[in-house]
Amino acid sequence: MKKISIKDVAREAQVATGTVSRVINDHPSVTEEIRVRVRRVIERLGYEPDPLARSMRSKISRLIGIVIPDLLNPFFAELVQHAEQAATSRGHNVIFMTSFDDVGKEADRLAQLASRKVDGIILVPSNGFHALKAPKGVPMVVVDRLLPGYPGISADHRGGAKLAVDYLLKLGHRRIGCIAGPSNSVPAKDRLEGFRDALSACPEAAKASTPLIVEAAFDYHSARLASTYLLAMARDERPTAIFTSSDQQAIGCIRAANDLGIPVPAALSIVSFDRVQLADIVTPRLTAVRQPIGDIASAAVATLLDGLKPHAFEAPMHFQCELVEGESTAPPQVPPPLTARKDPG
Amino acid sequence: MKKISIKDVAREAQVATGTVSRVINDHPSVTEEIRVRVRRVIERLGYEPDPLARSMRSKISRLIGIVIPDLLNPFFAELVQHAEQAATSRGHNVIFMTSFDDVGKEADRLAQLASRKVDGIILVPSNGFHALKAPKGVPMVVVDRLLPGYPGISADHRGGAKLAVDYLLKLGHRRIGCIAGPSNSVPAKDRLEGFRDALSACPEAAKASTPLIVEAAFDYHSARLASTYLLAMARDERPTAIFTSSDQQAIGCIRAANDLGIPVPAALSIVSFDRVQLADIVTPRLTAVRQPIGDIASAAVATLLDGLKPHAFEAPMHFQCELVEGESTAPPQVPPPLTARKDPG
DNA sequence: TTGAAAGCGCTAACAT
DNA sequence: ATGTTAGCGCTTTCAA
Repeated sequence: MKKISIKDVAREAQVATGTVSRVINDHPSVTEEIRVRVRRVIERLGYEPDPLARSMRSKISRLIGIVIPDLLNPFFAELVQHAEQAATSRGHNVIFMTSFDDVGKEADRLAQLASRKVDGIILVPSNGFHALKAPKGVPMVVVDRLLPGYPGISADHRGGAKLAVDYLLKLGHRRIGCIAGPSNSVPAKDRLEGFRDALSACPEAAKASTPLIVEAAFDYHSARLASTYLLAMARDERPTAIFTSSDQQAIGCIRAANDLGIPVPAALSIVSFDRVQLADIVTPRLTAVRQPIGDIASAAVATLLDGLKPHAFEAPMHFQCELVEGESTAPPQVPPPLTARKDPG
Repeated sequence: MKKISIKDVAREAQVATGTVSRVINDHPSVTEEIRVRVRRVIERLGYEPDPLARSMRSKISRLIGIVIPDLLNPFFAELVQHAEQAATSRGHNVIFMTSFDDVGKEADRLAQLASRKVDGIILVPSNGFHALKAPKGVPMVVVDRLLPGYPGISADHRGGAKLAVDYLLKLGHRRIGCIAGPSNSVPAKDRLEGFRDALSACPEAAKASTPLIVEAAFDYHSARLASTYLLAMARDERPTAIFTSSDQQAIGCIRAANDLGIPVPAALSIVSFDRVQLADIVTPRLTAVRQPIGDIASAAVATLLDGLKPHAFEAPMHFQCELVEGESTAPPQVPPPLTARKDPG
């Protein structure tokens, strides 16, 4: 049994192939009568248009590409999942690619997508400041790690971080540490800005906290190390709370505290950024700032498929974050008496 | 500037388009001289063959599809990542789709992939026993949750589970609980078999442990509930160790133990299945049986692209698992004196 | 409104 | 070994 084509339909329905094509594409200029007749034949024959042939002619592939650094990062996994949903609901499929945070691989992937004539590309760029050469002729939207010169969509990292630190201040914390993300990462820098924004409203906290900022990669191990450094300080110097730039960092931070015998949240509060699923299953559950990943993904897909013009992107699109309370935060402990007391480490 | 096509190359190189095509496809019957000349022109013009036109003629799309139930499950995320790597290294791209464990969506996705003429499909089927209607004409390999009648690739769930329980037995545990996966899941059933296999070598343990098998979904919350049930038993009845069917379950189990004041691993050892990245960042780090996800993904891609014939699959392909020691296991506590002792709960 | 026909860019069969 | 040419299945002018 051979694959049935538009010709078979045309023959059976006694019309020209062009007419069948018009019916398929809901072209307005087709009589109701003919439309029905053709539809019936399509139904009867079980005809399905060939996407390949279609896009070859029409230059529309109903395919979008998504390139991320690493799917093992749960934040990106959620992003991809949501993007796929959004694309599917609009009749598109998703080509998924990983750049492993490598500029060369990234460029290669983008070129591949361009040659496949995808209708749009969602890119989470690899870290570092590189001259991104976007394939021309394909709409592209940059997500999360914004890049100057390209339409960008991300959470309001700065505002979100401020939210987190405001919360700690409200609880009464004044010595607040910060595990900042890598300095070559745009979101990391934005979150650090937010951290500073919050402190600027409280000179006392600002003074005490500014020396407590350390840089680490976004992962568990770097953060664990960095936290150990912060927490090894004398009790009256070390932070009573820490803001981390990712959930995974927070988990590393908790581990460091555990290992030093510092109870969380009793003696150390932690607020993190992202609030992926992970945050809800660790002990203690993380108090964290949630990025609206679903909204970001939908907006990215919509931008691509609705063909918004670049001029609409003089400023990147930012989505607000939201603080989700978990079990990793509490008011600061009252200072212990200076007499004997179990001292960790 | 117009897109350059094979014709432009042919003209510039003073050859026929057919010859250019042969050069592109490394067809043997081309003189070295002409090959070089054509290559040079291709280089100079920056010509790139159009994948669409190519696959339209050749019926080869250099695209493979992967359909999984849920990307938020880190096991599937790792699988997708590895599959993408394997496919890319062989010159293919990956269309990614989610079925959300819904049979209808799954069928729909498979049909879409078929109509896109992908060169192969990797499917992790949704749970439950449904008559899977695979699109014909497209090679498909079923991964992880094997399905009768289709070429299948998975870890040796049964052997892996046995590994886990053998380890617990060797540590001296005799009352070993089991958080089994959902009974409509093939891997869950296999792992439960492996659990029983291990016990069958030790009648004492078998007798004590058989009543300690409970069923739960693969996720954190279900397992937390199920574990609470197991751990609420009297101290001399409750398990001294638990085997869980996933890492997420293990984390739920640890949480349940924590909440009941049962220290892990001092009073309760836990071994889990999967050993995704997650297992290494929770406290305590999980002792777990690692599935060789990379091998599974590579094998799946290879099977598809090397066009192995179905008869090679009378039996599914199984990969062995490996036990990775973490911090969640220890020998059983010596039984406490029957006199007063802090009793949790 | 509909039909006829020219391609989209490439590969493969056939011819030389 | 290379050239020629007929499509792949569809969309889209251009006519009617």
